[in-house]
Amino acid sequence: MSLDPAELRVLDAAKLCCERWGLAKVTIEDIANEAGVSRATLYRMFPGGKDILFEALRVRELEDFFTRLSGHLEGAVDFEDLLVRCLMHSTLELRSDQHLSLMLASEPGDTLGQLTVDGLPRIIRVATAFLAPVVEGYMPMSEGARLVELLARLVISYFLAPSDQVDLGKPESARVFVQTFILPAF
Amino acid sequence: MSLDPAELRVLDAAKLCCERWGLAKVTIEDIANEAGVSRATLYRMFPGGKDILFEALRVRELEDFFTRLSGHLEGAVDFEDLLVRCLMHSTLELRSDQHLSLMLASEPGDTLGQLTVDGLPRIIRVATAFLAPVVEGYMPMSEGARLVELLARLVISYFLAPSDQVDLGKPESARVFVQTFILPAF
DNA sequence: GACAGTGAGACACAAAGTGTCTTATTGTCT
DNA sequence: AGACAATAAGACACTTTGTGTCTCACTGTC
Repeated sequence: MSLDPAELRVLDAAKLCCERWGLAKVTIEDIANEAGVSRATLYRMFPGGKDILFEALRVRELEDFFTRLSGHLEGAVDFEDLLVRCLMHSTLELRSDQHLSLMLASEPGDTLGQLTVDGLPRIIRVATAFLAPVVEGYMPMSEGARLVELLARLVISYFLAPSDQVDLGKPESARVFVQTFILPAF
Repeated sequence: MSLDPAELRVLDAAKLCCERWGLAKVTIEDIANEAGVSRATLYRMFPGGKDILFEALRVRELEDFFTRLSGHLEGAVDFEDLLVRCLMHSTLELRSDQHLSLMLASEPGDTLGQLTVDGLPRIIRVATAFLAPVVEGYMPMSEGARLVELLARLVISYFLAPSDQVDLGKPESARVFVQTFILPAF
Protein backbone atom coordinates (compact mmCIF):
# COMPACT_ATOMS: atom_id res chain seq x y z
CA MET A 1 0.00 0.00 0.00
CA SER A 2 1.44 3.33 1.05
CA LEU A 3 4.77 1.87 2.07
CA ASP A 4 6.64 4.26 -0.18
CA PRO A 5 9.01 6.12 2.13
CA ALA A 6 8.87 9.20 -0.10
CA GLU A 7 5.11 9.40 0.37
CA LEU A 8 5.54 9.17 4.12
CA ARG A 9 8.09 11.96 4.00
CA VAL A 10 5.65 14.10 2.07
CA LEU A 11 2.85 13.44 4.53
CA ASP A 12 5.15 14.22 7.43
CA ALA A 13 6.19 17.41 5.69
CA ALA A 14 2.56 18.37 5.15
CA LYS A 15 1.84 17.77 8.81
CA LEU A 16 4.82 19.82 9.92
CA CYS A 17 4.09 22.72 7.58
CA CYS A 18 0.50 22.66 8.68
CA GLU A 19 1.49 22.98 12.31
CA ARG A 20 3.91 25.76 11.50
CA TRP A 21 1.71 27.96 9.35
CA GLY A 22 -1.82 26.61 9.51
CA LEU A 23 -3.66 24.88 6.72
CA ALA A 24 -4.66 28.16 5.08
CA LYS A 25 -1.11 29.48 4.69
CA VAL A 26 0.64 26.34 3.48
CA THR A 27 1.45 25.99 -0.19
CA ILE A 28 2.25 22.91 -2.19
CA GLU A 29 5.69 24.36 -2.68
CA ASP A 30 6.27 24.66 1.07
CA ILE A 31 5.46 21.00 1.45
CA ALA A 32 7.61 19.95 -1.48
CA ASN A 33 10.56 21.88 -0.10
CA GLU A 34 10.09 20.52 3.39
CA ALA A 35 9.90 16.98 2.03
CA GLY A 36 12.94 17.53 -0.16
CA VAL A 37 10.98 16.56 -3.22
CA SER A 38 10.11 18.40 -6.40
CA ARG A 39 6.68 19.82 -6.98
CA ALA A 40 6.29 17.54 -9.98
CA THR A 41 6.87 14.44 -7.89
CA LEU A 42 4.37 15.61 -5.35
CA TYR A 43 1.69 16.00 -8.01
CA ARG A 44 2.54 12.54 -9.31
CA MET A 45 2.01 11.07 -5.86
CA PHE A 46 -1.14 13.03 -5.09
CA PRO A 47 -2.84 13.99 -8.33
CA GLY A 48 -5.24 16.76 -7.44
CA GLY A 49 -2.89 18.69 -5.23
CA LYS A 50 -3.50 20.10 -1.82
CA ASP A 51 -6.98 18.69 -1.26
CA ILE A 52 -5.99 15.15 -2.09
CA LEU A 53 -2.78 15.42 -0.13
CA PHE A 54 -4.43 16.61 3.04
CA GLU A 55 -7.14 14.05 2.52
CA ALA A 56 -4.46 11.39 2.50
CA LEU A 57 -2.91 12.91 5.58
CA ARG A 58 -6.22 12.74 7.43
CA VAL A 59 -6.64 9.11 6.44
CA ARG A 60 -3.18 8.27 7.70
CA GLU A 61 -3.71 10.09 10.98
CA LEU A 62 -6.99 8.31 11.42
CA GLU A 63 -5.46 4.92 10.82
CA ASP A 64 -2.57 5.69 13.15
CA PHE A 65 -5.10 6.68 15.76
CA PHE A 66 -6.95 3.39 15.60
CA THR A 67 -3.76 1.40 15.38
CA ARG A 68 -2.62 2.93 18.65
CA LEU A 69 -6.06 2.41 20.13
CA SER A 70 -6.10 -1.25 19.13
CA GLY A 71 -2.85 -1.69 21.00
CA HIS A 72 -4.57 -0.55 24.17
CA LEU A 73 -7.39 -3.04 23.77
CA GLU A 74 -5.17 -6.12 23.72
CA GLY A 75 -5.48 -7.16 27.33
CA ALA A 76 -9.22 -6.57 27.81
CA VAL A 77 -10.60 -9.23 30.12
CA ASP A 78 -14.31 -8.92 29.33
CA PHE A 79 -16.82 -6.92 27.33
CA GLU A 80 -17.19 -4.16 29.89
CA ASP A 81 -13.44 -3.77 30.20
CA LEU A 82 -13.17 -3.60 26.43
CA LEU A 83 -15.69 -0.79 26.22
CA VAL A 84 -14.08 1.14 29.06
CA ARG A 85 -10.69 0.89 27.40
CA CYS A 86 -12.16 2.06 24.12
CA LEU A 87 -13.73 5.14 25.59
CA MET A 88 -10.84 6.01 27.82
CA HIS A 89 -7.95 5.57 25.45
CA SER A 90 -9.77 7.25 22.56
CA THR A 91 -10.41 10.20 24.80
CA LEU A 92 -6.85 10.35 26.07
CA GLU A 93 -5.44 10.03 22.56
CA LEU A 94 -7.59 12.89 21.36
CA ARG A 95 -6.62 15.07 24.29
CA SER A 96 -2.91 14.54 23.87
CA ASP A 97 -2.87 14.95 20.12
CA GLN A 98 -0.54 17.92 19.41
CA HIS A 99 -1.49 18.21 15.81
CA LEU A 100 -5.20 18.09 16.47
CA SER A 101 -5.11 20.77 19.12
CA LEU A 102 -3.02 23.05 16.93
CA MET A 103 -5.48 22.56 14.11
CA LEU A 104 -8.43 23.23 16.40
CA ALA A 105 -6.74 26.44 17.49
CA SER A 106 -5.74 27.75 14.09
CA GLU A 107 -8.55 26.54 11.86
CA PRO A 108 -11.45 25.75 14.15
CA GLY A 109 -14.04 25.69 11.39
CA ASP A 110 -12.41 23.17 9.08
CA THR A 111 -11.13 21.04 11.91
CA LEU A 112 -14.48 20.81 13.62
CA GLY A 113 -15.97 19.87 10.28
CA GLN A 114 -13.51 16.99 10.09
CA LEU A 115 -14.70 15.77 13.48
CA THR A 116 -18.38 16.28 12.95
CA VAL A 117 -20.36 17.02 9.79
CA ASP A 118 -18.01 16.29 6.89
CA GLY A 119 -15.55 13.95 8.50
CA LEU A 120 -17.63 11.92 10.87
CA PRO A 121 -18.92 9.37 8.38
CA ARG A 122 -15.38 8.45 7.52
CA ILE A 123 -14.33 8.32 11.13
CA ILE A 124 -17.17 5.93 11.78
CA ARG A 125 -16.24 3.86 8.76
CA VAL A 126 -12.61 3.52 9.86
CA ALA A 127 -13.61 2.95 13.46
CA THR A 128 -15.89 0.16 12.35
CA ALA A 129 -13.21 -1.41 10.19
CA PHE A 130 -10.80 -1.47 13.10
CA LEU A 131 -13.08 -2.22 16.01
CA ALA A 132 -15.83 -4.45 14.60
CA PRO A 133 -13.48 -7.46 14.59
CA VAL A 134 -12.66 -6.74 18.22
CA VAL A 135 -16.25 -6.66 19.45
CA GLU A 136 -17.10 -9.53 17.12
CA GLY A 137 -16.61 -12.00 19.93
CA TYR A 138 -19.37 -10.45 21.99
CA MET A 139 -22.16 -9.74 19.50
CA PRO A 140 -23.28 -10.21 15.89
CA MET A 141 -21.56 -7.97 13.39
CA SER A 142 -24.54 -5.79 12.57
CA GLU A 143 -24.96 -4.89 16.22
CA GLY A 144 -21.22 -4.37 16.51
CA ALA A 145 -21.37 -1.72 13.84
CA ARG A 146 -24.14 0.08 15.66
CA LEU A 147 -22.16 -0.05 18.88
CA VAL A 148 -18.93 1.24 17.35
CA GLU A 149 -20.76 4.12 15.75
CA LEU A 150 -22.36 5.04 19.04
CA LEU A 151 -19.02 4.94 20.84
CA ALA A 152 -17.35 7.11 18.22
CA ARG A 153 -20.07 9.72 18.42
CA LEU A 154 -19.94 9.78 22.20
CA VAL A 155 -16.19 10.04 22.46
CA ILE A 156 -16.08 12.93 20.01
CA SER A 157 -18.91 14.76 21.68
CA TYR A 158 -17.43 14.45 25.16
CA PHE A 159 -14.03 15.42 23.81
CA LEU A 160 -15.23 18.57 22.10
CA ALA A 161 -17.49 19.65 24.94
CA PRO A 162 -16.38 18.10 28.22
CA SER A 163 -19.06 17.33 30.76
CA ASP A 164 -19.10 18.15 34.44
CA GLN A 165 -20.72 14.78 35.09
CA VAL A 166 -18.58 12.42 33.07
CA ASP A 167 -14.88 12.28 32.29
CA LEU A 168 -14.27 9.52 29.78
CA GLY A 169 -10.54 9.93 30.32
CA LYS A 170 -10.86 8.47 33.83
CA PRO A 171 -11.30 4.72 34.18
CA GLU A 172 -13.89 4.83 37.01
CA SER A 173 -15.97 7.45 35.29
CA ALA A 174 -15.79 5.62 31.98
CA ARG A 175 -16.79 2.38 33.73
CA VAL A 176 -19.86 3.91 35.33
CA PHE A 177 -20.77 5.41 31.98
CA VAL A 178 -20.47 2.07 30.24
CA GLN A 179 -22.50 0.27 32.88
CA THR A 180 -25.23 2.88 32.86
CA PHE A 181 -25.65 3.82 29.23
CA ILE A 182 -24.00 1.27 27.01
CA LEU A 183 -24.33 -2.21 28.45
CA PRO A 184 -28.09 -2.12 29.07
CA ALA A 185 -28.66 -1.35 25.40
CA PHE A 186 -26.69 -4.34 24.10
CA MET B 1 4.05 61.28 19.07
CA SER B 2 2.58 57.83 18.46
CA LEU B 3 0.16 58.01 21.34
CA ASP B 4 -2.72 57.03 19.10
CA PRO B 5 -4.14 53.88 20.70
CA ALA B 6 -5.31 52.62 17.32
CA GLU B 7 -1.75 52.73 16.01
CA LEU B 8 -0.56 50.78 19.01
CA ARG B 9 -3.26 48.21 18.41
CA VAL B 10 -2.12 47.86 14.82
CA LEU B 11 1.52 47.42 15.83
CA ASP B 12 0.53 44.85 18.43
CA ALA B 13 -1.54 43.05 15.84
CA ALA B 14 1.39 43.08 13.42
CA LYS B 15 3.64 41.63 16.09
CA LEU B 16 1.14 38.93 16.97
CA CYS B 17 0.46 37.95 13.37
CA CYS B 18 4.16 37.88 12.74
CA GLU B 19 4.74 35.47 15.56
CA ARG B 20 1.87 33.32 14.43
CA TRP B 21 2.67 33.00 10.74
CA GLY B 22 6.10 34.50 10.16
CA LEU B 23 6.84 37.71 8.33
CA ALA B 24 6.63 36.07 4.93
CA LYS B 25 3.12 34.71 5.38
CA VAL B 26 1.43 37.70 6.96
CA THR B 27 -0.78 39.91 4.82
CA ILE B 28 -1.92 43.45 5.42
CA GLU B 29 -5.41 42.06 5.68
CA ASP B 30 -4.43 39.65 8.45
CA ILE B 31 -3.07 42.55 10.45
CA ALA B 32 -6.09 44.75 9.78
CA ASN B 33 -8.44 41.99 10.93
CA GLU B 34 -6.39 41.22 14.00
CA ALA B 35 -6.33 44.91 14.93
CA GLY B 36 -10.05 45.26 14.26
CA VAL B 37 -9.43 48.01 11.78
CA SER B 38 -10.18 48.38 8.11
CA ARG B 39 -7.52 48.02 5.49
CA ALA B 40 -8.11 51.62 4.44
CA THR B 41 -7.38 52.91 7.93
CA LEU B 42 -4.23 50.89 8.09
CA TYR B 43 -2.95 52.40 4.87
CA ARG B 44 -3.86 55.84 6.20
CA MET B 45 -1.76 55.23 9.31
CA PHE B 46 1.17 53.64 7.51
CA PRO B 47 1.25 54.89 3.94
CA GLY B 48 3.46 52.49 2.08
CA GLY B 49 2.03 49.31 3.50
CA LYS B 50 3.80 46.34 4.95
CA ASP B 51 7.34 47.67 4.73
CA ILE B 52 6.57 50.92 6.51
CA LEU B 53 4.42 49.15 9.08
CA PHE B 54 7.07 46.64 10.04
CA GLU B 55 9.64 49.39 9.99
CA ALA B 56 7.54 51.24 12.56
CA LEU B 57 7.22 48.06 14.57
CA ARG B 58 10.99 47.63 14.65
CA VAL B 59 11.44 51.21 15.79
CA ARG B 60 8.95 50.70 18.58
CA GLU B 61 10.55 47.46 19.69
CA LEU B 62 13.93 49.13 19.67
CA GLU B 63 12.74 52.03 21.78
CA ASP B 64 11.03 49.68 24.21
CA PHE B 65 14.26 47.75 24.47
CA PHE B 66 16.29 50.79 25.45
CA THR B 67 13.58 52.10 27.73
CA ARG B 68 13.72 48.85 29.68
CA LEU B 69 17.50 48.92 29.61
CA SER B 70 17.60 52.49 30.94
CA GLY B 71 15.51 51.35 33.87
CA HIS B 72 18.23 48.88 34.78
CA LEU B 73 20.93 51.53 34.73
CA GLU B 74 19.33 53.78 37.34
CA GLY B 75 21.25 52.66 40.40
CA ALA B 76 24.72 52.41 38.85
CA VAL B 77 27.31 53.49 41.41
CA ASP B 78 30.27 54.18 39.13
CA PHE B 79 31.40 54.02 35.54
CA GLU B 80 32.45 50.40 35.68
CA ASP B 81 29.16 49.38 37.24
CA LEU B 82 27.31 51.30 34.55
CA LEU B 83 29.13 49.49 31.77
CA VAL B 84 28.63 46.10 33.39
CA ARG B 85 24.91 46.75 33.74
CA CYS B 86 24.71 47.86 30.13
CA LEU B 87 26.33 44.73 28.81
CA MET B 88 24.56 42.37 31.12
CA HIS B 89 21.01 43.64 30.84
CA SER B 90 21.23 44.15 27.10
CA THR B 91 22.35 40.57 26.77
CA LEU B 92 19.67 39.24 29.07
CA GLU B 93 16.97 41.27 27.33
CA LEU B 94 18.04 39.91 23.97
CA ARG B 95 18.12 36.36 25.25
CA SER B 96 14.66 36.51 26.77
CA ASP B 97 13.00 38.27 23.86
CA GLN B 98 10.23 35.91 22.68
CA HIS B 99 9.52 37.81 19.53
CA LEU B 100 13.16 38.06 18.53
CA SER B 101 13.82 34.38 18.97
CA LEU B 102 10.73 33.45 16.99
CA MET B 103 11.85 35.75 14.22
CA LEU B 104 15.35 34.34 14.27
CA ALA B 105 13.88 30.87 13.97
CA SER B 106 11.38 31.55 11.20
CA GLU B 107 13.17 34.20 9.12
CA PRO B 108 16.84 33.94 10.01
CA GLY B 109 18.03 35.90 7.00
CA ASP B 110 15.94 39.02 7.42
CA THR B 111 16.23 39.01 11.18
CA LEU B 112 19.99 38.70 11.13
CA GLY B 113 20.06 41.55 8.66
CA GLN B 114 18.15 43.67 11.13
CA LEU B 115 20.77 42.94 13.75
CA THR B 116 23.83 43.34 11.57
CA VAL B 117 24.19 44.74 8.07
CA ASP B 118 20.98 46.65 7.38
CA GLY B 119 19.72 47.34 10.84
CA LEU B 120 22.84 47.94 12.85
CA PRO B 121 23.29 51.61 11.97
CA ARG B 122 19.84 52.36 13.33
CA ILE B 123 20.44 50.29 16.43
CA ILE B 124 23.58 52.28 17.07
CA ARG B 125 21.74 55.53 16.44
CA VAL B 126 18.98 54.69 18.90
CA ALA B 127 21.45 53.28 21.40
CA THR B 128 23.40 56.50 21.24
CA ALA B 129 20.30 58.63 21.67
CA PHE B 130 19.35 56.70 24.79
CA LEU B 131 22.72 55.99 26.35
CA ALA B 132 24.88 58.98 25.44
CA PRO B 133 23.18 61.14 28.10
CA VAL B 134 23.86 58.42 30.63
CA VAL B 135 27.59 58.14 30.00
CA GLU B 136 27.79 61.90 29.56
CA GLY B 137 28.82 62.30 33.18
CA TYR B 138 31.97 60.25 32.64
CA MET B 139 33.36 61.46 29.34
CA PRO B 140 32.93 64.00 26.54
CA MET B 141 30.04 63.36 24.21
CA SER B 142 32.09 62.45 21.15
CA GLU B 143 33.86 59.72 23.08
CA GLY B 144 30.55 58.61 24.57
CA ALA B 145 29.19 57.96 21.10
CA ARG B 146 32.23 55.85 20.23
CA LEU B 147 31.78 53.89 23.42
CA VAL B 148 28.09 53.24 22.94
CA GLU B 149 28.69 52.04 19.42
CA LEU B 150 31.38 49.68 20.60
CA LEU B 151 29.15 48.28 23.34
CA ALA B 152 26.27 47.74 20.94
CA ARG B 153 28.45 45.88 18.48
CA LEU B 154 29.91 43.71 21.21
CA VAL B 155 26.59 42.81 22.79
CA ILE B 156 25.11 41.81 19.46
CA SER B 157 28.12 39.78 18.46
CA TYR B 158 28.28 37.88 21.74
CA PHE B 159 24.52 37.37 21.64
CA LEU B 160 24.48 35.91 18.15
CA ALA B 161 27.56 33.78 18.65
CA PRO B 162 28.13 33.06 22.34
CA SER B 163 31.70 32.64 23.47
CA ASP B 164 33.20 29.91 25.63
CA GLN B 165 35.34 32.54 27.32
CA VAL B 166 32.88 35.29 28.08
CA ASP B 167 29.24 35.33 29.14
CA LEU B 168 28.00 38.89 29.13
CA GLY B 169 24.83 37.74 30.83
CA LYS B 170 26.77 37.00 34.02
CA PRO B 171 27.82 39.94 36.20
CA GLU B 172 31.29 38.63 37.09
CA SER B 173 32.10 37.72 33.53
CA ALA B 174 30.80 41.06 32.26
CA ARG B 175 32.85 42.86 34.89
CA VAL B 176 36.09 41.16 33.93
CA PHE B 177 35.30 41.91 30.31
CA VAL B 178 34.75 45.59 31.06
CA GLN B 179 37.91 45.85 33.11
CA THR B 180 40.02 44.11 30.52
CA PHE B 181 38.77 45.43 27.21
CA ILE B 182 36.66 48.52 27.73
CA LEU B 183 38.01 50.60 30.59
CA PRO B 184 41.66 50.69 29.43
CA ALA B 185 40.55 52.20 26.15
CA PHE B 186 38.63 55.09 27.72
C1' DG C 1 -24.96 71.49 10.14
C1' DA C 2 -19.92 71.27 9.10
C1' DC C 3 -16.22 68.14 9.94
C1' DA C 4 -12.63 64.57 10.62
C1' DG C 5 -12.11 59.85 10.91
C1' DT C 6 -13.71 55.41 9.74
C1' DG C 7 -15.51 50.97 7.39
C1' DA C 8 -16.93 48.92 3.30
C1' DG C 9 -16.03 47.84 -0.93
C1' DA C 10 -14.76 48.71 -6.05
C1' DC C 11 -10.86 48.84 -8.91
C1' DA C 12 -6.53 47.92 -11.68
C1' DC C 13 -2.45 46.03 -11.05
C1' DA C 14 1.26 42.92 -9.11
C1' DA C 15 2.62 38.80 -7.03
C1' DA C 16 2.20 34.19 -5.73
C1' DG C 17 0.38 29.68 -6.22
C1' DT C 18 -1.44 25.96 -9.24
C1' DG C 19 -1.46 22.20 -12.29
C1' DT C 20 0.53 20.36 -16.50
C1' DC C 21 4.35 19.66 -19.53
C1' DT C 22 8.96 18.81 -21.41
C1' DT C 23 13.72 17.92 -20.83
C1' DA C 24 17.95 16.37 -18.74
C1' DT C 25 19.88 13.63 -15.02
C1' DT C 26 20.52 9.93 -11.97
C1' DG C 27 20.63 5.43 -10.28
C1' DT C 28 19.07 0.56 -11.16
C1' DC C 29 18.52 -3.65 -13.48
C1' DT C 30 20.03 -6.98 -16.90
C1' DA D 1 27.28 -1.01 -21.72
C1' DG D 2 22.53 0.14 -22.74
C1' DA D 3 17.58 0.28 -21.54
C1' DC D 4 14.58 1.79 -18.05
C1' DA D 5 11.91 4.20 -14.46
C1' DA D 6 11.79 7.82 -11.45
C1' DT D 7 13.06 12.29 -10.50
C1' DA D 8 14.48 17.46 -10.33
C1' DA D 9 14.25 21.57 -12.64
C1' DG D 10 11.96 24.75 -14.71
C1' DA D 11 8.83 26.71 -18.57
C1' DC D 12 3.95 27.55 -19.28
C1' DA D 13 -0.78 29.37 -19.04
C1' DC D 14 -4.05 30.06 -15.71
C1' DT D 15 -6.19 31.21 -11.23
C1' DT D 16 -6.15 33.09 -6.90
C1' DT D 17 -4.63 36.18 -3.62
C1' DG D 18 -2.75 40.38 -2.07
C1' DT D 19 -1.75 45.38 -2.88
C1' DG D 20 -2.38 50.17 -3.00
C1' DT D 21 -5.56 53.76 -4.24
C1' DC D 22 -10.19 55.61 -4.51
C1' DT D 23 -14.82 56.82 -3.58
C1' DC D 24 -18.80 56.94 -0.79
C1' DA D 25 -21.76 56.47 3.04
C1' DC D 26 -21.92 56.46 8.07
C1' DT D 27 -20.87 58.04 12.86
C1' DG D 28 -19.84 60.85 16.56
C1' DT D 29 -17.95 65.57 17.97
C1' DC D 30 -17.58 70.42 18.20
